[in-house]
Amino acid sequence: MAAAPDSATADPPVVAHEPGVVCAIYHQAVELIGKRWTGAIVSILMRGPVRFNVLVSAVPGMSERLCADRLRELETAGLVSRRVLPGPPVGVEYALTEAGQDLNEAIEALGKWAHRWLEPVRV
Amino acid sequence: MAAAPDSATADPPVVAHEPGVVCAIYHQAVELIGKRWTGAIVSILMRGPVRFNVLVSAVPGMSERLCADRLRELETAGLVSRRVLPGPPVGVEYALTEAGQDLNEAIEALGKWAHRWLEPVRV
DNA sequence: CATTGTTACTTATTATCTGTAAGCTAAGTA
DNA sequence: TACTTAGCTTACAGATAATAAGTAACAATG
Repeated sequence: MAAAPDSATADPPVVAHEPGVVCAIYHQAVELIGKRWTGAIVSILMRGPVRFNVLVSAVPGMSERLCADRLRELETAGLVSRRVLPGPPVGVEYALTEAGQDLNEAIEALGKWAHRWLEPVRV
Repeated sequence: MAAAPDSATADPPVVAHEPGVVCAIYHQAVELIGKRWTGAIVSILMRGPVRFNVLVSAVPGMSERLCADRLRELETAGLVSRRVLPGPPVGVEYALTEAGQDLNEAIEALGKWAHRWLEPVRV
């Protein structure tokens, strides 16, 4: 009674390939998306392109510096694209690439889990 | 054209409740699971209960100290249970609670994403 | 022309967290 | 008593994050 969880889906598990160690590719993903603030940034961008300051104020505790750092990391990883806006007060708009948008399923799954188990939020 | 992604699933998005800020409960979850090593630990426990040292060696870069720290955090959060084994060389076995096992869907979704987009792993 | 305001960052400093290695405890064995 | 195994715990250097201030480009204001 150790191995297979009785999920109704027919898909085989993808994070349990190697016997004794954590799946390397999954681990890579969790270290990228799981890095502080990154999950929040991606979930905000999932609604559509936004500008830097909007992003900063959308994630309460996050500083401008860390937001800039994480956006650059996400850009390097190919999840986020950056576009300079021509308007008078200049501006930079960030958006998810195809790879970034494809994270939606994972984010929604985590969101649903959170609503199931973390509802009594105490902060 | 900013709001709704054209997903075929009938479920409404759960991480886009409030208009200008990140969903608080989702954020709580991503800060918990996303904390360094936590995602890896949970994915290993998803296969079944394991003992401390097995867990440590299943996640290559993780030290005993951080493993103990994360396990205690996960226990406090109600995702992991701890059981002392009676055997001759003593031992402690960690297992996922119901809440922890329910993370399977989210972990699998992230794993699938990783396999789609991160395949050319270079570390 | 100088002042102020906006947007998007940088830089500097301080606090917190992580990595590495060693030590400690408890149970069992010789 | 000494030694072994398993599971932590402590100590300290180095990496990462938090906080606050500063910079550059432009516009509108006085």
